[in-house]
Amino acid sequence: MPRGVPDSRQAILSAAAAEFAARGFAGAGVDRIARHARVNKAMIYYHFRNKAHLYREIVRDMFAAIGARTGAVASSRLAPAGKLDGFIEAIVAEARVRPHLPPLMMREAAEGGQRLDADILRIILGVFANLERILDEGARRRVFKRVDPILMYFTLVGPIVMYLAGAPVRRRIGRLQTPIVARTDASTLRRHLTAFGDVGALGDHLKAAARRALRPDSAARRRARQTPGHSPASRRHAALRYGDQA
Amino acid sequence: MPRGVPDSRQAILSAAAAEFAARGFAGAGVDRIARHARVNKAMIYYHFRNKAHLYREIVRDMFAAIGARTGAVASSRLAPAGKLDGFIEAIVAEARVRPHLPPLMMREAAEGGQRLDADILRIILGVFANLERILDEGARRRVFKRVDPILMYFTLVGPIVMYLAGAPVRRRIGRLQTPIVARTDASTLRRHLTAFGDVGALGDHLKAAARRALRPDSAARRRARQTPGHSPASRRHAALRYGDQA
DNA sequence: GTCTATATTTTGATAGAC
DNA sequence: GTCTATCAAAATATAGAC
Repeated sequence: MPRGVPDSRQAILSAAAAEFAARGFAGAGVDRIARHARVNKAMIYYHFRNKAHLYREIVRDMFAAIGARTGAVASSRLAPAGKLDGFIEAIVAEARVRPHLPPLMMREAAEGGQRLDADILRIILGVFANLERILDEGARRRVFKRVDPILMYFTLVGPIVMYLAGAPVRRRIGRLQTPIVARTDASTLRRHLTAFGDVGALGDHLKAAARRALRPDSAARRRARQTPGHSPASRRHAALRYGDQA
Repeated sequence: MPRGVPDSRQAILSAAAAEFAARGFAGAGVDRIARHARVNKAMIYYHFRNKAHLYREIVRDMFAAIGARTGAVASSRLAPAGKLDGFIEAIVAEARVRPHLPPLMMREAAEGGQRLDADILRIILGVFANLERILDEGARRRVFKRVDPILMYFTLVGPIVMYLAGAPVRRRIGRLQTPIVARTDASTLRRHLTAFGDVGALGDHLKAAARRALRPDSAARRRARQTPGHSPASRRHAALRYGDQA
């Protein structure tokens, strides 16, 4: 197939991602997907067994891309703090490249993973594991506090996807003809309400928050200075210690 | 109508909330709602004009409840840090009382607010404003750093709803028959993966993270000690200052 | 690989009796 | 307020020609 000219299969995938993101699995129409992809409806059933298979392929691609990016970060040679920034950037970057990622991800979470197969679940597990590697390395080196990696995952990813997916709602609210609630600085709220999907500010905000959340408490920092745990050789000593939270 | 025996209208609302949360607006079936509410389908059209009106009523109730709780916190006499904790507790508590809140909220955000009327949008705006009041008071008293209130809203609410709504997916992943990715402490990840919806830990984690995120930088703290801004009388002096971030 | 035509089911909604 | 019966539209999926 010629370069640059997307084949029908790819066209279907793009159109379907938009449709699933906008209307959810049940709400998505195969007819509409075909129309937007400028492809005959029968082609969808030719390339994919049915609507559920098409959906799975899209969700798999999405998480595979996130897994690849975050995996590269986790395996990089950056310091833990840099890897953490990288993890956040990976999610943000992926959401920029695929505008349908945030709504799709939220919808899929709400769906409870009903339509995901073991393959996709393993890919998602890999994303968790990538963050866990980063957090664990930081904790072993005593530069991060120990935290629940799953909780941390949602603390990072939740704001990103909700903030980006929520842009249309915020836009509607910003257009409201309402004297904003008294007592509050109306212009301030309105200003932030209309800063739609400023991914840069979002990323910076989250990176700063994550660094602070993971900073060891002063007592632990003192301990770390006494027992030098920064050298790779001594890492395994700390590997089994867990539950050091404030 | 007799106490304790829910009338048909309430039964419909309950069943519909579950149905919309589980399948989304398009996926929800009026027939299924009627069946689960043990009510004749025609009753739905008697009490509510149509599916969209029923949906709106549910979403309105949900945000109204959040608005009421967070409003009470914002108007309380707690110190800013206590109000911030209270805001987080309000969202968590509301999600506990209404198990369908997290998926419903995520689905609605993904929907882009298409089906919301000005009334509901104003209610949501009120929730934003409640947080803004708390943050602004803290900033005026120099106990909080200035941050974008909308960004902060999603930083708090995003993790809560995504973590809670994501419980079923995590459960599926936890049941996977897979030698978890090598190099990682498998048992650690699995343990956290199977701690489903531990709202207590979630709340504590977020409260700690929020406090750290909002802690003024040391330079600002020094300034605050020099110019006593804690007394109510001097609050208005700081009211207009904005943009004090690190 | 692409298209037309069509089978089959499901679904939102209403009319009208009680 | 409650229920039965039913309509009309939409949606998934397939058969089969080219």
